[in-house]
Amino acid sequence: MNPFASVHAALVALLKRLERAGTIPPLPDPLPAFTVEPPREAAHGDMATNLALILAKRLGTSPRALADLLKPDIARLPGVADITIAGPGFLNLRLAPEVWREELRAILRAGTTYGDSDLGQHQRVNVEFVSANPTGPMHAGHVRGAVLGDTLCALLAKTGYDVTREYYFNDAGTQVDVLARTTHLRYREALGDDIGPIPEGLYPGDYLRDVGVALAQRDGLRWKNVDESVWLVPLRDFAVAFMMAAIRDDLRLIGIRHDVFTNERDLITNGTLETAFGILESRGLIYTGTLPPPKGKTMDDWEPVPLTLFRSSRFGDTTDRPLRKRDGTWAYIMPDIAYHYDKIHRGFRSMINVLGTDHGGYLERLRPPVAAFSDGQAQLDVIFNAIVKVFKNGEPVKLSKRSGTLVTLREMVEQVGPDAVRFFMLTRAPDSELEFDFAKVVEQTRDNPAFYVQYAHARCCSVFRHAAEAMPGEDLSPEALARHDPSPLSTEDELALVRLLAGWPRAVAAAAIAREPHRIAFYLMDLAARFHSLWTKGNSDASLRFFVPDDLALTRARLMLMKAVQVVVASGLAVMGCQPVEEMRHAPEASA
RNA sequence: GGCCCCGUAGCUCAACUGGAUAGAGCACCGGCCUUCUAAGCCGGAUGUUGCAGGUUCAAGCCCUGCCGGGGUCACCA
Repeated sequence: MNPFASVHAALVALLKRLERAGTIPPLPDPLPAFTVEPPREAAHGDMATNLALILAKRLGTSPRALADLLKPDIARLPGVADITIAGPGFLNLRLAPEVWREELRAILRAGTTYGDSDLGQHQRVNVEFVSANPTGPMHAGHVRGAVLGDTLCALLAKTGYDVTREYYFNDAGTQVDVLARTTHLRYREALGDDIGPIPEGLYPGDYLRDVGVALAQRDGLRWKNVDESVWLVPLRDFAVAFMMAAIRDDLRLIGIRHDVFTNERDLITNGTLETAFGILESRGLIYTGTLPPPKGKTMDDWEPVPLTLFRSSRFGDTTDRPLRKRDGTWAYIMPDIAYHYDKIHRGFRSMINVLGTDHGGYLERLRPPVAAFSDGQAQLDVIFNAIVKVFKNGEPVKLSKRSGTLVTLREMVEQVGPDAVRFFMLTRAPDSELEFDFAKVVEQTRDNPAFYVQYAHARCCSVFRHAAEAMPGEDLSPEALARHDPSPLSTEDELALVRLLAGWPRAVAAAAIAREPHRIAFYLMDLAARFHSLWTKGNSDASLRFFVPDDLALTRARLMLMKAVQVVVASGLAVMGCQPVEEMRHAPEASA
């Protein structure tokens, strides 16, 4: 248990003890959540708790009075070196340096599993992300959601959840028919026909040429001069399979693999859709009725028409929702509803979807059926991510699906590498717009957080390369280092760095609970900054360098710190899906 | 017009889900290599958190109403 968690636990135990002894009135049950966290101001101590502020009113006293009452007992807790009451009733603690130094051993022994927890208690979570339809390659617009979803999964897995990475795609609507028709055109092109410009209503992008070529190679002239009614279905299936394979390949470029792929057509053919509808019907949630026109919006083409409706307003929706169109065929949300029924049926009680902000109404439409299918037991959450604006040479790149111009994931990875792509996608909160500037992402300066963090890791590795040379026979493995004595670490800078490292488990847990993977990136940037600062201090004062030739004990202690930084950075990068680099290479431009 | 998201330093963004004096980077100015990678570091100042109320020990964060920006808006996928 890291110091923050153990102090929290000790405080809870102390409160219970005082309650039993009658020193304080009976505690509320459950105990309200209080924090034990590093204060914003370092001068306030190592950690601060708002315990007294949270509990005072419930115990019929004032925060200051409660703090005064608790202070002597807290001061006697093991490891507590100093305690002060500040502001309205904060309790600021300072721990003995040994407590922090000891945490270095825990880090070295845990390696990149440091920060793991059982927060999730093996609860199964289904995370659906990317879910692009198979009508084109992965492009810049998909990448953010992909990285966000994948990193969230890593975060949840690290905190003890049983995570399923899932991809859902529509392969039954008119979109895939358009795909089939475009494929036929590209197929004829591959066979030598002059197809001219792509007609309106078909997909204009060049990327579908490959599908046509592949089809021509496999089937030759078979579909060339036959009627659409003959080729539509086989070409559709061929194109969907081809595109999905391409999408998987693209995602693999940035290390993403989904555990489960679910598609709309299967849900229809295997009866899931009918089953889901039948359940809603059997619960009296389906009726035929006429909806009022949308509020506030004047629609010229609106006319009252009786439709098959789902009573979603019973579950908090603003209106009931049509599940069939006027011609009796399924409305477009019905497959999505069936899909969520399927997830619940597979046993998931926690589902997270990662979607673009343009899917704003999605959650309100799907929560009602989820509640209906699970009797309110299943939880559906959506993480909305804002758009990515791509810049090349300082100019915004216009992305247009209509004209078929797009920046592909493959192009991004080829130009800047998978790690930089992933890291950059996590440098903003999900609902904040993000600029992806090719020039900036490859820059090797402080300006580039991906570089900056990698550089810190590389510098740690550099120290160990030198240590191996200068200390022949010295065992530099983490296990061996963990057996050394960390007490020579005594400067405030060193201890501050240790405290920051000890905050890693907190950072992981907080990011997982908030479902905000970007916090990991910010933690690493903070850690890197502190590390670089310490490093450079060795420039002006040789006694502060990590490798001190005439002081073996100090060197060993500092190597412990070095290794711990390396481990935590590597651990963070692992969550983000980035490889830690051991040595930095100059960019071609930089050496020119 | 209804619903959702956003509005924080000149710019780009954070702020550990209600905590203390709201923080970083960029840009600007000035310093630091006989040295484990100067690809870096140190110092210098910047705020009515869009506006107005409310809730409480405490509000950038929660509530209400405005202003401004974006998204979305039966039976389309």
